Amino acid sequence: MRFHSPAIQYFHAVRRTGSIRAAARVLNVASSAVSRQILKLEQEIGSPLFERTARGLTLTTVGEMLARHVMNVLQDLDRFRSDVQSLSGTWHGTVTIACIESLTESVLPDLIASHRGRARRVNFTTEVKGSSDVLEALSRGEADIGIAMALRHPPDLRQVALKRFRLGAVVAREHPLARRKTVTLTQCLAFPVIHALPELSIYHLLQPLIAQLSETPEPAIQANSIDLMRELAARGVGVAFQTQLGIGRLSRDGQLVFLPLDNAGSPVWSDLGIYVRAERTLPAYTESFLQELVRELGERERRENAAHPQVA
Amino acid sequence: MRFHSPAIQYFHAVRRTGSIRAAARVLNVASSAVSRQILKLEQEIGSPLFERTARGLTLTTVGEMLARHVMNVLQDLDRFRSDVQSLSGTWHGTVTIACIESLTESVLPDLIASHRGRARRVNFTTEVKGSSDVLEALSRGEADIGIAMALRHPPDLRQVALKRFRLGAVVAREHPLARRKTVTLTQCLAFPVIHALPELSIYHLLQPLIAQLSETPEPAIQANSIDLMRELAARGVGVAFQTQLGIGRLSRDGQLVFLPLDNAGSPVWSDLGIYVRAERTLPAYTESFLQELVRELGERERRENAAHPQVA
DNA sequence: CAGGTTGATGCCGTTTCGGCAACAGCTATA
DNA sequence: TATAGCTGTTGCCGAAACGGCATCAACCTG
Repeated sequence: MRFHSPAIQYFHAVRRTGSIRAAARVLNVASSAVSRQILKLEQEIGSPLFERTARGLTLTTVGEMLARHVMNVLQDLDRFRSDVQSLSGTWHGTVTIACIESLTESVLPDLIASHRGRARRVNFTTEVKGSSDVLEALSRGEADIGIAMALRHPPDLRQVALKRFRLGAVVAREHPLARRKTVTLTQCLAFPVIHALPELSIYHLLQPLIAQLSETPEPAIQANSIDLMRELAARGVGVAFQTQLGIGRLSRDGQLVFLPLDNAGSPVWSDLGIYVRAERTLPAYTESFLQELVRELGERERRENAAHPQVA
Repeated sequence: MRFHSPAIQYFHAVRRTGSIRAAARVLNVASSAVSRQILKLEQEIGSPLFERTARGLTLTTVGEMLARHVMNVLQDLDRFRSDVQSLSGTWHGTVTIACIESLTESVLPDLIASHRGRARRVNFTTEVKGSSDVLEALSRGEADIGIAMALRHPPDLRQVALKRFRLGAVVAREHPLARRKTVTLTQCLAFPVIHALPELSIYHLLQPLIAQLSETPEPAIQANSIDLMRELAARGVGVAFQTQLGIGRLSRDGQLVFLPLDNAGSPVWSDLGIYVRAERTLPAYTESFLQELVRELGERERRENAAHPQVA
C-alpha cells in the first residue's frame, strides 16, 4: 500500500537520517536514486530543501515546511490503513509513546499490559526522555503520544489532557518524617536529601521553592534517575521528592511513605500533560489507547487527591 | 509542484466527477490511463474503491476512507504551497466560501471587497446554498469556509465560531407595525406575511413557534429567496422574517424597519455558525480571511444586540 | 433493435526510475 | 602532508511505469 510517490518517502527518510546515503541504506535503494528524487523535488518547488554540509544535509526553511506536509501525509496514511483494517475486524499497528520516567513504574506497564490483553496485535514502542525532549520527539513525528510535564507546548502539539498530582517527599518507612501526614520543605531539609539533577523536571519544580529559603544545605545525593532516587529513599539514605505516580509498588509494599509537600500552607502541584501532534488524526488503535491513558491518569489523579485532601 | 503520484489525483478527479471518462476529460489524459490507476490502487489496497454502475462510479466504504485521506493530502498540499509563497512575500490563491443567503447582502460583499483591497491576488469563489448543503459541500472538500445556521454539524467539521442574531419581523417604513419597538408573532400574523419555504432555515426557526399558536392563517406569499422576500417587504406587500444581517442596505436607507421578535417574552435567536473541515490546516490567506470573518460577525452581533437590548 | 453511454484491455512508444561506477569535495587520522 | 573514508552528484543503461490509441463487452435510452 505505497501509493505515494517515492519522492515523498525518500524525502522523509533523508530528513530523519540527515544524509542521502544513510537514507538509501534504510530504503534499500541506491543513493543515486535518492539524490535524484531530492533534486527533482527541489526543482519542482523551485527552492532548495536541504543545505548540503560536508557531513550530511540540514533542512532549509522551505524544507521544514515540506517536512511538516510530508509528516501530515504519512501519518494520515497510517490512519487510513488502520481505518481499512478495522473494517475487516482486526487491528494491528504500533503505538509509539514518548514519556517521562515517572510513568514507567506503574501507569504505563499496567496500561500496556491490559491493552495488549485485549488487542494482541497492537505493538508498543516506548521511549523515556526528559519533558522537553518528549515534546520535541512528538513534533518531529517520532512518537504518537507524549506524556510530559505540562510546560508551554509548541503550537504544533495539542494538549489532550492535563492532570495535576501533588508533589511530595518520599521516605523509607523507618524515617523520622514517616509518621507525619504532610511535610514542609524546611522539615525535609533537616535531613539528607536526594535531589534531582536539572535534566529532570522535578528539579525545576523544587528549585524556585528552595531558592526562597534562607539556608540551602548541600544535597546529599544528586541523580538523574527516578528509579535510583526511589530505591535510595527506600534504603533510608535520605528524602527524595516525587509524585506518588512514580513510587507505586514500593508504596504498596509499605517500604516507602509518600508525604505531600506543603509550601506556605498550599500544596505543590506537578502538572502532567498528555500531548499529540495537532495536525493529525490518530489511527483507531492509537486513539483507543490514548483514551485509556487519559482515563487512567484521571482516575489516579482522583484517587490521590482523595487520599491526600488539600490543606485549606 | 505536483509531487504526488498520479493515482492520488486521478482518484480525486474520479470521485468528484463520478466517472472515469469525465475525470479523464478534466485531467486531459486518456480514460485508459485513469482506469488503470484506479485499478492499481484497488489492487494495492486489496479492496474495490468504487462500485461500477452502468452510468458511472460510486464510492465504496473503503473508497470513502481513501477519499478522506486524499482530501487531507491535497488540502494540506495547498496549505504547504501557500506557506512557501508567503515566504517570498506575495500571497495568491483562491478562498472558496459556501454560505447561506443572508450573508450576501452586506457581510460578505463588504468583507471580500475590503480584503481584496489589501490582498489583490487572493481570489474568491462564493456559492450560496441551504444550511445543510453548506455543511455537505464543506465535508466533500468543495469549500474552504462554510457559514450556515448552527445545526448539529458532522464530526468532520469544526465550528470555528457561533454568533447569535435576533430574528425579527421586517416591514416597510409605512407599515402599521413599523412604529413599535418589538413585535410578537401574533401581532405579525394579523397582517399578510411573507413566509419562507422549508428549504430556507428561517422556516425551521419559525415553524415550531407558529405551530404553537391557536390559529395559523395562510401565508400571503411563500418564497425561497431572501432577496425576493426583502424586496417584497420593502414594497409593503407584507411582513417578512429575517435577522438584521440580511437587510443591511435597505435598513440603512430607511425603507425597511427591523422589529425584533418576542415569543412569550423572550427573544427568538438565529444561530449562525462558521465551519471548517476539522482535519485540516488552512492556507495562510484563507486563515487570514477567516479571522476577519469571525471578527466582523462578532462585531455585528455586538452592535445589533446593543441596538435591540434583550427584554428581561 | 440501434446509437449512445460506460469501464476494461491489448499493444506500443515515451517517460520515469533505479542500479552501477566514477567523480569532486570535504574531514579525520596516521 | 598524505591517505582513507565519508559526503552528494552525474553519465550510462536496463527495467519498470505511464499514457495514448483502438477495441471490446456491458449497459441504458431512445
